[in-house]
Amino acid sequence: MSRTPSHPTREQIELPMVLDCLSDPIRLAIVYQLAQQERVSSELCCGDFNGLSGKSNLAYHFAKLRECGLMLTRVAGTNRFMRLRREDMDARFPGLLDAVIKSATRDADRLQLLTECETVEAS
Amino acid sequence: MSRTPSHPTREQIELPMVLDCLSDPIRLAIVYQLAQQERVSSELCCGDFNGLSGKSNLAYHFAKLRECGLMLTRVAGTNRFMRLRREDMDARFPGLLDAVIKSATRDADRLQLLTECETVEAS
DNA sequence: TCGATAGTTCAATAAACATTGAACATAGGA
DNA sequence: TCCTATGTTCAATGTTTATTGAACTATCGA
Repeated sequence: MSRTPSHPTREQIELPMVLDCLSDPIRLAIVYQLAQQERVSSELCCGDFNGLSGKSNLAYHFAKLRECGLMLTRVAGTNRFMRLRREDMDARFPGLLDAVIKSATRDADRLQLLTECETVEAS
Repeated sequence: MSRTPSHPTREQIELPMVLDCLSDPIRLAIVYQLAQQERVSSELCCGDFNGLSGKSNLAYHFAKLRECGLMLTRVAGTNRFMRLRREDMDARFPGLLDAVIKSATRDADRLQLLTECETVEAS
């Protein structure tokens, strides 16, 4: 548990893996919340997502998001801070992340995504 | 095998199902080829994809693409003609299909997608 | 040093998925 | 009518996936 986990390089990021990652409701909700934080240029840590599932299940999904190149994990003390790899995504797949997040926002109700306010309340 | 299969209405189309459909290499290749045909406003039938996999496996993937709302099947004689549900996709998820297809085009080599010429040759 | 907190890893389970071949259905042409 | 071409459906297979709880590791603060 010691050190910052490995991430793929930009060129190693594969479209099918990214789409598969985004197709899971829990991972989509994670990405959605990370995208909200992006706008205030701050990060979230694992605990901020406790509302979505249990700790070990979240760790599983975080690993998938890391491995496919969608997000980056930075270790600080006992916390792991996470953010989207926005620049890499936009470079590899221009417009994709924006389209997904915009679509998710429009469908927030049926996807049961937490709004920004609810996220803040939960934390 | 009698009649044209059922498709979801525009409003029934769900983002996670669409992303999951697009995350499979074979289905992505199918969507990619359908997008090429779109430009010359024509359709493709099942046999045009025989290079991708066996018949029964393709039928399985076609069904998934239909059920998630990505494409439409029209029965004509012993053939099934297929096309993307472009307007429905653009209405529900603006920019998403374009971003995916553009990204797939850029990665055509590593995704082993057939080019337009190769598609024509194969048929 | 002790305890609490934050998060990961592992093993087990059930469900979903992709792939195959065989059997089937339908339509069109000889 | 029979044969062929086109595609679907079904059952069987092995693989991957998501989820759970328990055990573990590491860090921080008292």
